[in-house]
Amino acid sequence: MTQDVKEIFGGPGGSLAAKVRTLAPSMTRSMQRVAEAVASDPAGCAALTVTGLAELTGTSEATVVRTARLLGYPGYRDLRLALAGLAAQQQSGRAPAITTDIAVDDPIADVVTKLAYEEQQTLADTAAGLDTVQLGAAVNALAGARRTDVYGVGASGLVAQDLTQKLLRIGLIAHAHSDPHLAVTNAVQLRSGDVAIAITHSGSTGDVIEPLRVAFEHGATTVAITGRPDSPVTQYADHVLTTSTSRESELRPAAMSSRTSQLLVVDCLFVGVAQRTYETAAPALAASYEALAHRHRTSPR
Amino acid sequence: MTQDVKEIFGGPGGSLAAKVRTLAPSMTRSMQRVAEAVASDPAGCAALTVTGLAELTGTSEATVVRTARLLGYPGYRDLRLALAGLAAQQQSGRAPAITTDIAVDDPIADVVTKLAYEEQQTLADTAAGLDTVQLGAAVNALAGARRTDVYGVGASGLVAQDLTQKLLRIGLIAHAHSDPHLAVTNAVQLRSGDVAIAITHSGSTGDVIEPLRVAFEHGATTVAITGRPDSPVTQYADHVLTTSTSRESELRPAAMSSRTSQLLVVDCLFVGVAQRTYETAAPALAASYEALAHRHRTSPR
DNA sequence: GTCACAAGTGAAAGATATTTTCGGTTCGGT
DNA sequence: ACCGAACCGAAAATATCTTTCACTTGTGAC
Repeated sequence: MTQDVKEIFGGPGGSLAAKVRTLAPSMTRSMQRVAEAVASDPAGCAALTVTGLAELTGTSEATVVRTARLLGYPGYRDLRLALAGLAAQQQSGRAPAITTDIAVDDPIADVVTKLAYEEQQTLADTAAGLDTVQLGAAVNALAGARRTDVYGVGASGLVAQDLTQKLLRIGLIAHAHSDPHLAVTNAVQLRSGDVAIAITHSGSTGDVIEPLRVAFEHGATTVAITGRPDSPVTQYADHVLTTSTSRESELRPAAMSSRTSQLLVVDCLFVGVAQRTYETAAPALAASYEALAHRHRTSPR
Repeated sequence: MTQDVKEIFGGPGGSLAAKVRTLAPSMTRSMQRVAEAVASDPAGCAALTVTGLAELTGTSEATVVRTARLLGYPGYRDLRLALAGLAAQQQSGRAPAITTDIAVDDPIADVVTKLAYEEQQTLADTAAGLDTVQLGAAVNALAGARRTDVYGVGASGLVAQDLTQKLLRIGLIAHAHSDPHLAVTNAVQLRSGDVAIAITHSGSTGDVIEPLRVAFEHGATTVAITGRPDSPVTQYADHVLTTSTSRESELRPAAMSSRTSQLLVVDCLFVGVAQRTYETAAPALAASYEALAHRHRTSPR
């Protein structure tokens, strides 16, 4: 049957070319041709059947099989498998090393790779820089809040809405405000035991700072999610959650990475709160899922 | 005959596990068993024949072949070769994966780590599974569109808004609709040269499918961003962009990773369009940045 | 509930690929 | 030139993969 996998991949002599050179002298002419084809283009040969390789090298199937045997495999099938592995290794050997910014003339495939890479980087940075003590405090405040107001405008406004949607799903009372006037109007209603959260990358967006200040002065617990821990918004924040500020390029505005970062923080808040209020959160989540089921057409499978 | 090697190794879809996760929902039970065996132990499966794998998974040869086809290979033989390659790659460099789900009693620091890791995973999967041809086509349509409508409800609605905001920033005309009635009303206005984009993870959200259908029938170029490439929404989509479907746990609803995935796709669309319309996009971006400057308070002291 | 129909599944037939067999060919030595 | 042994490839034999088809299971309609 088939040789043990360990033998094929783990073996000591990773280099097939070396084996070919060692054994070449003891090979017949036809076999050498096959061996050389295999050594010079593993990937290409891996795509061929015995017959194909035999034709390519101008030999016969039998010779191909004999060569495979000589190289230490039970048959051509296994040699082919090993070849596929070798080809893959060679492929992956070329380190990706994505350093360059996205350029105007980058092909679309590169854009995808680079964007994904940069967002991954942003996530790692954010996770590394997040103060878990502050996060824990914010979670506690949220879990016990009578109501929660979230402020954010522009791109941060969407993050505010995302947080709100999530909190609503686990049975908490939350509102997102992107209208600064309404936000202030509502902030006046807040008092001790309530929570206000401001989301702003720059930390100096007046429209968001103002309602947070009002909430702060009315005794609410205030949280700031910002990329600038030294910015004005932190003056009125009991807890500051720092998002990462990654370099931006012309084609990749800061808003993109700040959003990724903010969303991770928001997700952490959500999961933290869900943990603390598990008794009510779990059934609430299940219920909201159920409620949405009938909005979906039945799918083909 | 045998699939081109380039396809197997070099192709865009590097990660098999990602493909399995993306396609798992559209698989039948038996096929899922096969897919999982393959994803969890590529090396082991590479050593098995169709019959062997069928026995291992308690299914039949036919099912194994069907699964291989679904994963994008012409047959089992080619899947097996790819598997061998994958196994070899794993042999060489392996990163320690964080496997456990988030538990109710996880400390907050673990939550941060795990969430960041899972979102990174989601990004990698999405990038690996994105069809750059479809993406390029969608970008071209957007870049030349008279106007663009984007449909999304719930969590996807926020993504729709995000895309809209971005497109507006580079001078395109775009609208996001979360109200299904208004969406349909507006879709009627679309015609050839316009673009309609539907964002839905399940691909079966009627409120989003309906406006896309109308847009489609009125001759607009339609794009679907969905996690289910076989879902109803794709019927009316000229271009389908697939987001990744990662496993979800009780504390981490699917909405979380689908949002991450959708946002990456949206970012790719945006950057792609910005590239194509660079002449107008660059100054527009700069202008919108300028316009916002005065909304920011000067930093303290 | 139960009926009809579609989707899913595996046993087995059919098609391909691999391995083995075996007879012809080449080549060095005499 | 002749002999023998190693070499080689065509074709048979076997193993593996793919397709077909009938049976089962699940699902929606009535």
